[in-house]
Amino acid sequence: MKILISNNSDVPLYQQIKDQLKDAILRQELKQGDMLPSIRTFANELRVSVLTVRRVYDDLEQEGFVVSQVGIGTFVNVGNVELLRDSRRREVEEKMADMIATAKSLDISKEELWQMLEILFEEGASREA
Amino acid sequence: MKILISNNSDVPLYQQIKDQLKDAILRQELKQGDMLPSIRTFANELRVSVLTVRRVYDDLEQEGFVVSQVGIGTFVNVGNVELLRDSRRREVEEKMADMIATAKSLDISKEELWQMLEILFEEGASREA
Amino acid sequence: MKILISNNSDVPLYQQIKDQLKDAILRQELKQGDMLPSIRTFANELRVSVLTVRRVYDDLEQEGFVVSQVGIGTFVNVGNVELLRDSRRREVEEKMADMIATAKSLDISKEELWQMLEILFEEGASREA
Amino acid sequence: MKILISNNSDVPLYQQIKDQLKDAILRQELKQGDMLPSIRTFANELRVSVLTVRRVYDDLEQEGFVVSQVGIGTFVNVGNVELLRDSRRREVEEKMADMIATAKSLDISKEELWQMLEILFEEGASREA
DNA sequence: GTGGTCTAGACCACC
DNA sequence: GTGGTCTAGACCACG
Repeated sequence: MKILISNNSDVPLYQQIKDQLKDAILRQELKQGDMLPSIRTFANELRVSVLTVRRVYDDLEQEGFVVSQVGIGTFVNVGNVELLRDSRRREVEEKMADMIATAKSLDISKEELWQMLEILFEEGASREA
Repeated sequence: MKILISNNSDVPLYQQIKDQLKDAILRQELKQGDMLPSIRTFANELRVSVLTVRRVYDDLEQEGFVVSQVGIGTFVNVGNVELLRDSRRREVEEKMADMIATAKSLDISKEELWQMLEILFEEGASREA
Repeated sequence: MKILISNNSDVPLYQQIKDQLKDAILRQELKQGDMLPSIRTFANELRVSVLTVRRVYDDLEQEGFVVSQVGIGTFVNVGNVELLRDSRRREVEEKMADMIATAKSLDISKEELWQMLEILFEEGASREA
Repeated sequence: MKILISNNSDVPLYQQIKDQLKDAILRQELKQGDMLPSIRTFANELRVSVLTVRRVYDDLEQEGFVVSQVGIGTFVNVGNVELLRDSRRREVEEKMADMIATAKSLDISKEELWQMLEILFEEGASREA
């Protein structure tokens, strides 16, 4: 489980961590019952305040992806992973719509967007490979 | 020149105004030498603090899209409109890449994205019509 | 008598005009008793508001370089031209001191300044020639 | 880090502060990664509005000499210190040229300027000592 | 009338 | 604690 965070990003630290943990659950990299690192351990690894990690765990618990047991640890709970999948899909649609709006204000045609999509999709694939 | 702003948005007021003014310049709705409303007038129209409008004008001047002259007014300067166009194009590419990254983590195929692009592009078109 | 003004300068219009008139008096281009253009004529020539020219004439009269006679015109009065010469000399000294302060914060040596002075002095000479 | 400001100067407070911070960076008095005082602390020290300090930090960030991180602080970033050095050198040249222009209109000779330079340079030195 | 600077408060999200 | 945004006033120099 690798988490990459950036202090220079405009997205909050806790948000970056949350997103990557959710992704890991979606990708089945974290499975039902897996134990997450302790707050202090995780904070040390990520070079981040314990308050930040606590907030991540609290949020994830409140959203139902994790269960904390005092004195024992924090465990993955894939209960409503389908809800997550849906919400992430809506997220993609929103980003697409936002991008299209910006593109239209520049008179970029649908065809140009197709090309761009083609190129960037393959690029990402090779970069990940 | 219509500016629409929302107090409930998470994007700052001054940012909303700035973006719409830049768009207007890009769309040639505002042309070289056009005078913008005075700070006070604009603040009144938008129901916003003068300081917020001032910040918009300061930023735009700093970015070179506007020239302010004390005692006279603030005027459009289309000097580096090409730079703006380029930066906005890069913005579209970034949004596209970001969306693709999210899509991939959900195993959404390129074909699905094509469909989504098709639908959302036309939807936006009819909404604007 | 040529007056050159720039709207983009950060020095006020009325100041630019005043300075150039004072220079003309110092250089004897304007002599005792010479009549200045009427406010309206001058404002037209310079493409400037009559208020701006009025302010220039008022200031110059208050400083004693000019005498206005209602209904007749405004006339040069070289009375205290020596005072002017002194004040301008002090101005040179202030500019020199200011420049030296900036230079020192950059560790520019006296020798470098000598060279710079040499070059810029001759440059200006040839440009004027 | 001592900052001296004057309310009676015709140069804006925020400009005075900005200039002195830039100088401190140039002189290596402020080094890469150093944390600047928090906005509120600094405003208190200087007996100035928080908005004035904020403007200073905003400008410096925009010019690349500083990086602000919400919830953490504002840090020195010596990235383009060379650009700064160059721009300051050009500033010296401009001041020198401006001074020479004024001097010439008074028929002050190059030799006189040499003398003046000599005197004022040493004067400043002893004043600083 | 215009823009430029400044003050003294406030609320928010983040760490 | 930090910086980011915003308000509702004010005074000034310039045209």
